[in-house]
Amino acid sequence: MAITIRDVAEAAGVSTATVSRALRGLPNVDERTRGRIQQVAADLDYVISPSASRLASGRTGSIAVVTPYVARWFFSTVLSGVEDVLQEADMDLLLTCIGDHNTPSGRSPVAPRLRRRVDGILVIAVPPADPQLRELLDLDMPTSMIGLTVHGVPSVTIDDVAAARLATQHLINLGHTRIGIIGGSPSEAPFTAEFDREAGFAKAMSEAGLDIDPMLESYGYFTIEGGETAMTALLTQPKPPTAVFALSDEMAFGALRALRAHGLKPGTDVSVVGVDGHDMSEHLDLTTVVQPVSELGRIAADALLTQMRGGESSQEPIRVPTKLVVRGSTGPARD
Amino acid sequence: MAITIRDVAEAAGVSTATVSRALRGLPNVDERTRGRIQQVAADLDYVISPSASRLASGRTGSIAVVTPYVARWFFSTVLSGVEDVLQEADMDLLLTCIGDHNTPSGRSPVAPRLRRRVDGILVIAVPPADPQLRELLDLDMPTSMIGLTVHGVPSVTIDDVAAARLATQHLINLGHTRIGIIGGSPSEAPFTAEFDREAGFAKAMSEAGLDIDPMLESYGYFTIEGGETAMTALLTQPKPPTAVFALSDEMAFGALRALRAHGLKPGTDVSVVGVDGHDMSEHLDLTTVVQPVSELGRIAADALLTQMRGGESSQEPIRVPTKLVVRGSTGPARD
DNA sequence: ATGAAAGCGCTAACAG
DNA sequence: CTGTTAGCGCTTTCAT
Repeated sequence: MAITIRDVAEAAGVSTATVSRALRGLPNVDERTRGRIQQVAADLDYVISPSASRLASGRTGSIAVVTPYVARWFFSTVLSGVEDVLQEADMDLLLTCIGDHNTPSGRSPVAPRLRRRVDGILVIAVPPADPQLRELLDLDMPTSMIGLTVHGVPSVTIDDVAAARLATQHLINLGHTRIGIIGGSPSEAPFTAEFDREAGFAKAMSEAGLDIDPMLESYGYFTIEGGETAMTALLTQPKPPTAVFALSDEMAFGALRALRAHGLKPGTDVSVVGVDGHDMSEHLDLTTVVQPVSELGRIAADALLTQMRGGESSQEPIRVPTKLVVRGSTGPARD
Repeated sequence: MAITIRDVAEAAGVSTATVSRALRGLPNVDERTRGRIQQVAADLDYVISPSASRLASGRTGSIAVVTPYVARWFFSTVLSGVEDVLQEADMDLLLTCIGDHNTPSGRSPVAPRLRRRVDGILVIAVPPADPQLRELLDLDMPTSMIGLTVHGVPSVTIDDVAAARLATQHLINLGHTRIGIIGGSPSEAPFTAEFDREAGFAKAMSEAGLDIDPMLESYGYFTIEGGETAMTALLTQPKPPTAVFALSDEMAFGALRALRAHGLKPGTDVSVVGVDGHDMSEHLDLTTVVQPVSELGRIAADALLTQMRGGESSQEPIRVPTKLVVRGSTGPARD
């Protein structure tokens, strides 16, 4: 069997209670005793049993990350920021993917799987209307969210409305008036980013006194393929747009490709702007509104840890600034 | 306090042992008794305490995924396959990023963090020479690896030598003779893919009786930027290559961009081929050798579970087939 | 500053 | 088929 706390206690000539205190860095332990215990523990190659510790203390030392996708750029990038912080804090990171609510996966609900298993939950961009979200919140444990705000729950996001407005205004400033939009999906349960970015688009348009032509709205489902299909649909309109706002960079990538397939030059024939600051955007010369994605994860993880330590969690959503980066995919309207 | 197994036992009028058996689906429980217990447990909203169960049983029900990166395409895609299988098997997935051995991160070593904490380990593409790998193997627990083979440890990969050969031969078949390569890094501890793909390249070249010009070897560090820099270096040679084999799609993307920046047309002026089958490769019209990445994760996870259940684990690395997909980035050599 | 002792909630023989 | 009984290895009062 493995070395237990008793082995250490005996070898050090103290009680298990003292070993426990010493090794956890609690006060009220003579520093010489502590030193000796640490030495003995190291010599014996002692490793604490997490299960025992958890059972006795009631804390799991684990945090669940709940996300709709793990392989998509935004999500994996957020995740890397989260992982960074949690590993630093010596917390176990339990990864749980709940899939897309709009495309049911037959997976069992997450919430029950998390009960008694983690001390806190980090939710990445789950659609606010996803029933799973309610269940998670009903677990009533420390929670922090990214790319999603729920009243009373700590969260960190960009201001999606503002970001979309920024992108749209950029097109307007370039003189475009027939501006199309590539949305997420005509879903009942949109992502927050989806909902807000559409709102920002609408806002910018109306502020500029421009009409939104319903014929110039299409859906790209946040994928490259989807963006391509959507742009193609837009281009085959009787009166195609001269500029398009894509709700995400990935959809914008698809849009760029559709343009090329039609022999059109991005930024010259049709302007395209996205949101995200995807790694590839620079390389595809895409104008976009950049958000600090892994930073989002880091901040949310920090907030969660603070909350778990009993610190005051800011009830107001933390808003992280974005920045418009202009590249070749957008240019002045011709005529 | 939360409901415990005793509450259920009392409410059902049986012993805790029976509840335990009934709820875990063990045999030797009257089906009527089991039904009653399940009913009571459900009514009471009973959730087992993992810590207690783990402590008593000695099993953690968790598997660690160890990876150098979480945000990079290959790794997050593998991870999604893994997650899929583990969640299905009702195993907790502990995500641990160990960073790149070549760019030390000051993180504490992983292996100690995993002891007594998981029942098995899944390693994604850690360089074979990374000292952390040894420590993980020394943990001596069920392990399965992806994109990496160690003698005696179950693993799943593509045949990287063959994949690289396939890519290179494609260029050779197109009549190219001055063929450059964009490698990973001049590291002491290359990734398996790195080492093997370089070998496959060399093999194809020598089989065709072609020389490898040392001036046409550059390094892209598996990033887009790196690939761009590397290709730029290649293009500014006195005698630039007419075709380039990039060890990964991401580096190939960078290479394509470098070409455009130099006013060169991929597939016409210079051919570029990659390996991976990255989501974006189709959209960038990149010829590449496709590997089923998330499938790699799925297979490895399955193998690990089998191994943990005492099943015979194939000691031979599982080789997953690849396929050359020809697109516009490669074309015939112009004399 | 340290020790004794009582659990934490469950599983796993062993009986019956 | 079901119950009894020991623990699993640690934390945490409560004493001293």
